[in-house]
Amino acid sequence: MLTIGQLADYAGVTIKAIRHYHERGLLTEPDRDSSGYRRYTAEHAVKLVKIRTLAHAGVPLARVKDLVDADPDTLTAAIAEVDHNLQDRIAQLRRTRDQLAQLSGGDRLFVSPEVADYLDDLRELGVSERQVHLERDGWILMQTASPADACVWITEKRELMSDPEFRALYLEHDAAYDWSPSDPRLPALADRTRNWFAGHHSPSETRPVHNATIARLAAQSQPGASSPAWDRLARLMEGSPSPGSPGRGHDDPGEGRIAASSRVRSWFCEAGSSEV
Amino acid sequence: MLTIGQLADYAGVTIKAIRHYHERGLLTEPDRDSSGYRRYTAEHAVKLVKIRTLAHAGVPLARVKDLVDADPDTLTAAIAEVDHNLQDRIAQLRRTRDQLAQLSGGDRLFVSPEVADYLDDLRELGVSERQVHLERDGWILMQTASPADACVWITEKRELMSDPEFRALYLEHDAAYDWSPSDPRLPALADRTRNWFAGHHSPSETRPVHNATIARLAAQSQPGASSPAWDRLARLMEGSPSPGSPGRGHDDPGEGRIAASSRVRSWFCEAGSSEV
DNA sequence: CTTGACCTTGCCCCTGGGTCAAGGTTCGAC
DNA sequence: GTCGAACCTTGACCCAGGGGCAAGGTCAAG
Repeated sequence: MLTIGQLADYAGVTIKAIRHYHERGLLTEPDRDSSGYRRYTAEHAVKLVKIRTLAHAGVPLARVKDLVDADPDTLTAAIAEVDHNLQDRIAQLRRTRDQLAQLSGGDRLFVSPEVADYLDDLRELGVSERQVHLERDGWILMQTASPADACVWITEKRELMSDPEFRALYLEHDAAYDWSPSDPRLPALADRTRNWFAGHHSPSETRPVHNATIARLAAQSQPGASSPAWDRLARLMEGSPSPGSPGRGHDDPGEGRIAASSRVRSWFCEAGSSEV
Repeated sequence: MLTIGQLADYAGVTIKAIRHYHERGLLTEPDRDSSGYRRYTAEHAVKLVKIRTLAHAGVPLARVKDLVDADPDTLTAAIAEVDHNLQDRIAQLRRTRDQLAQLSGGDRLFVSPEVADYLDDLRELGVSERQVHLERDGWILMQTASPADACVWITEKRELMSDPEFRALYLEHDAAYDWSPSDPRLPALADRTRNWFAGHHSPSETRPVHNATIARLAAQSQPGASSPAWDRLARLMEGSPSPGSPGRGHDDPGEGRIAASSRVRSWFCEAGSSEV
């Protein structure tokens, strides 16, 4: 006859766990000896090992209680199911391991693969870390708020980036962040930007629903995501166009200048807009 | 700006988990909007994914709290360690899977491999399931109470079982369980058994400490592990030897007949003794 | 006879959330 | 303009134990 400590060592569980199983009715309380100690038999040991094995496999104790007394067929079926769960959990842990490895690496854990590739392209292009960070955060917000729209939009933006002219404009906007607000290059940049946008309709702009999404997302600003030079740039683009590049007929009357500037800005910096 | 539900979906955690992280101080509480709803930024999303990855890897939240703000070197070192733990847990789960598979099978989960082999040998020999079960339970008790002694003893018993004469005696004892107590074969069996034991000293019997262990283990009886025929057999072996095989000089004066019978019985059925 | 290891019961707190309850908010549809 | 669904809020209890403490009884060996 075994004491509780011997039984616990045999089954590889703690004394506390055994008493817990008694309370739950999983393991019948054995007879006590003259001093009140529990005295266990081999039957208890066998049952406890079964309980331990199922409990270790993650089966809730309430279910273990039913299973240890169940007929062999029920048990076999249950074991098959539990084994499946176990396999799933192993696969899950492996996935967690992979994610863990990426944790100290790049941004792939936070954005979709497409966006991650795009961010890598930006870095390769020589875009500043600050700007890449701003883009990343913008895409996180977009993906979170509307994954479907974000998916469409990242495709468009990557196509846009294949245009050398747009790339140059993007890089200059990036550089302009640190310029003085009175820098003489700002009006010229604003002009060139407006001209470029005047000549390029993005596919998504033809869909009102998309514009609505953009407008809502543009409102999801982060504080501190701008600079004096960028603010000046925004004001310049809201103002009248330069004499050398007159307004084009395509201007939608329903689209105000502020919205246009916001939209432009969103092309360069996803979450950089501070308007509404 | 994200609501708690959007953030939860993005990170693949529950709303409850996020609030839990707030309570623990892992994730700073964001500002509330006019209605008291929490409104999250991309910074929160990034941090939450980090927290989720570590928490999923089994890192205690108290430690996660330190890690998410730690410097890259500390983080890298910690990740390596966590990854090790993860591998261990995967190995552990695999072991649990193996054990689960054996749960509906044989006895290998409850006794050492040597004993399991021995039990298989018994079955192959044609020993009854009842007897095998009795043996199994006896070995469980022995292994639990004194693994070292059980290891020595199982070796001896397997050697004993290689003797054809002993095997025959063992099988007849097994069969005798169901005999009538007045069966005429019983006295003859008792005689042959006594004669066999008189001619065979087992190595362990020369060691007093071992005898003490055996005596203590023999006391660990299970109720109902006997039968009228076996009880008669025990009495017969306690009585005077048959005329044809007189007592031998080896009889230890300090060892009474009852103890001798108990010892004999223990050779045939580990936990079958009901004395002491 | 003492000492240390082991046993008894009962209690409360910790983890990492899940679940339920009871109520306030927002948003789209009619 | 109002309705319902879906969302948010806090609070409290549950699971499957682990850990610790109290306050004491028991056992075996020196």
